[in-house]
Amino acid sequence: MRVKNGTPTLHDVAFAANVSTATVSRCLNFPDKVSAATRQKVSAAISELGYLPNFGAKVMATNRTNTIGAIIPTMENAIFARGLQAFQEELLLHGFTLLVASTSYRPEIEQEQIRALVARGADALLLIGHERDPEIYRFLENQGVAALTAWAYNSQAERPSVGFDNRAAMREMAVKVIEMGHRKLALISAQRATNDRAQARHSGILDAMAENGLDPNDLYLLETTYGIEEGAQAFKQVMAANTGATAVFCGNDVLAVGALRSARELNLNVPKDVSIIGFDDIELAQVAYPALTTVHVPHREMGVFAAKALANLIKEGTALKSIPLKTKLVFRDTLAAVAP
Amino acid sequence: MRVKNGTPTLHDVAFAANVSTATVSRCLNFPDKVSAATRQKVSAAISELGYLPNFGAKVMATNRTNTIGAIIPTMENAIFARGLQAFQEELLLHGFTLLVASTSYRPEIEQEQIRALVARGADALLLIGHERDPEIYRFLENQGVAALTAWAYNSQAERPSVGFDNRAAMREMAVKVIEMGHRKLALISAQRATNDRAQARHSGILDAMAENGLDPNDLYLLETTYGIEEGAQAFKQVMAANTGATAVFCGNDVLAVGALRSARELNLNVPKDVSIIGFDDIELAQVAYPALTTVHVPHREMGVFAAKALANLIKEGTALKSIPLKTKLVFRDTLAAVAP
DNA sequence: CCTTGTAATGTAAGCGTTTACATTACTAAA
DNA sequence: TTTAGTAATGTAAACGCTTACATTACAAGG
Repeated sequence: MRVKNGTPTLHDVAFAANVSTATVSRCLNFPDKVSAATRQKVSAAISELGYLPNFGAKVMATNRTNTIGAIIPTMENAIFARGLQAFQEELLLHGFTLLVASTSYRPEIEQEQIRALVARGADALLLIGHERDPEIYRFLENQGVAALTAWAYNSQAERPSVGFDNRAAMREMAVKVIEMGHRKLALISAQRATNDRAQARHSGILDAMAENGLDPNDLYLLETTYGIEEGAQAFKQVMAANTGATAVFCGNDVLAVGALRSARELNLNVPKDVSIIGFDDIELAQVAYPALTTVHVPHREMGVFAAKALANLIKEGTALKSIPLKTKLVFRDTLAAVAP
Repeated sequence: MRVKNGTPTLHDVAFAANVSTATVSRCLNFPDKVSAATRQKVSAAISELGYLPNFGAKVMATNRTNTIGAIIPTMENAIFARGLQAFQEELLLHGFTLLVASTSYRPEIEQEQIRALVARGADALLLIGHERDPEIYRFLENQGVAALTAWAYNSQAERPSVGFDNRAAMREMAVKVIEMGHRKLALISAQRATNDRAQARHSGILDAMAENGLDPNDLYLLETTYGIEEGAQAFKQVMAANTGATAVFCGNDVLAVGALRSARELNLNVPKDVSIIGFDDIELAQVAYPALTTVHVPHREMGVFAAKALANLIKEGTALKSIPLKTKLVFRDTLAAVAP
């Protein structure tokens, strides 16, 4: 049996203020549609009773939760954490609350989470990367839930996104590296099959190599999962493979920091013996020793822009449009010209 | 005017399956209260129509959102990010979704956020640290929303918490440091006024000093806000103060890493010239150079235990109870005995 | 004084579930 | 065959808000 607890309702407030429920509702939602005198009475009644609007009823009546969902691979990766933090802060400014789910980089889980957040009444969704089952996009469309992609920007992509061009950024870095005389390269990459950012970064290196007449076979490629330890392992494998690589790219800073550790363990001098290059420019990068050369990506901007775009979409109906953001090469101490 | 969009409702499903709405509802919520045959029919109708239960209506009818709110200082601090990630994962296992808000370590904002999440229908709340305005606890009580405190455990505290004893942990570390011959100490602390963890860690050092007959004045105390840069600045001030401190405690690893950087800039050898001690044992600690001696705290456990406790409370009504977790000293390369 | 227009307020119909209670169908014991 | 008991299903009220539409109050123009 549903128990009638003492929580005051709109009715109670209306009764106490001696007005109708409609007036109380208007006081709350459109204060200037109500005379100052009644507004006064109603406010008094509200604080008197300690009234708080019932969430479910409001949602039911308006068909809005004022809640936006974000589905990211993991919060443990500083790059998402920071972006998410910015996203949440900006959302708050617009009166929205953030619903969070994570996928551990697993596409099946992402699907579930998308459905779960939609079922939880998310008004819109923030997703990472473009690549996913078209069926899920159809689902979102049917449910009338907008989705914005972040952490990736691709002029070809048909869906709106806020992010940067992973491919171009990595290409730019690779061009520099090749200019410094490196001819044999290696890449410790995240899983490309399920991660379009990893894919794009790989392509970027290939682009730079092609431009400079290098054989794609001169890039030794190794895939691994996310983690310092994983990066450390991978680096050892790269060295063991004896490909003569003088520069090791890493798909992200976390892997790079692991590589750095392995280099130390193998008594390799970075950057004299090998150069190591990261991607993301998270805090780790400047703290690592030697400080990591990497690609800076605008974590917070992405979050802020994404929040703004989604808030405007929901409140004003402004259509989402893609926003390309800039990356920047950050040269610190792990990249050097190859010895002549 | 409310527009009737084509979204199918329970009624539509009921009609299609030729049963009553009650039966459909039961199919969804108590499948074994329904015969296999009708369950079959109903499932067919559901997938046929692409029916998805309406969130608001469900909330209104059950007075449950299956949503739990977490209010943390920031997601940019790895220690919260990691714990939050674990919290979310565990919540998912119990069928709950995570609502996130952050406070930037500001108590006024925390109050707002607590109210906001309650207004958003959070079934329960996860909070960081014990210290807050009693009025807000009264508010939570009135609203019937349970709150669990994490990242702090205090046997004296009247409210349930999942965490560790900051004071005892820091005391244990300080005892070791003093045993190694350090007599003049310094502490770069977070703001104690608004942060009971910082307070406790400070007290822990004082405890150890008292036990060993040191004068509390031999601890040079400096407060600062969160950040690598802030830690770096603070360390310079500590050194400039010329107190003869041979060991510098830091309220957390992020500050410690900043201190480490400053030490390098000042051409001080760590740990020969000064020892530096962190707290938290986030990734940064092992990556820093020299690797940081610090106090390991069970980030993920806290998240998991907290989620379990809250889920059981909501689903079974199991009362919250405090769970003390263990910390561990991690000796790496930034602490050494004082030169004789 | 009547008309018309506008601002403020009120009335009541939804919104789509869940669930207490009523009803029906069926089984097994008498 | 009747009856009692149980399992399956149906009926309809309730949840607490928003909002279209109706009504009232009042001011200004004719």
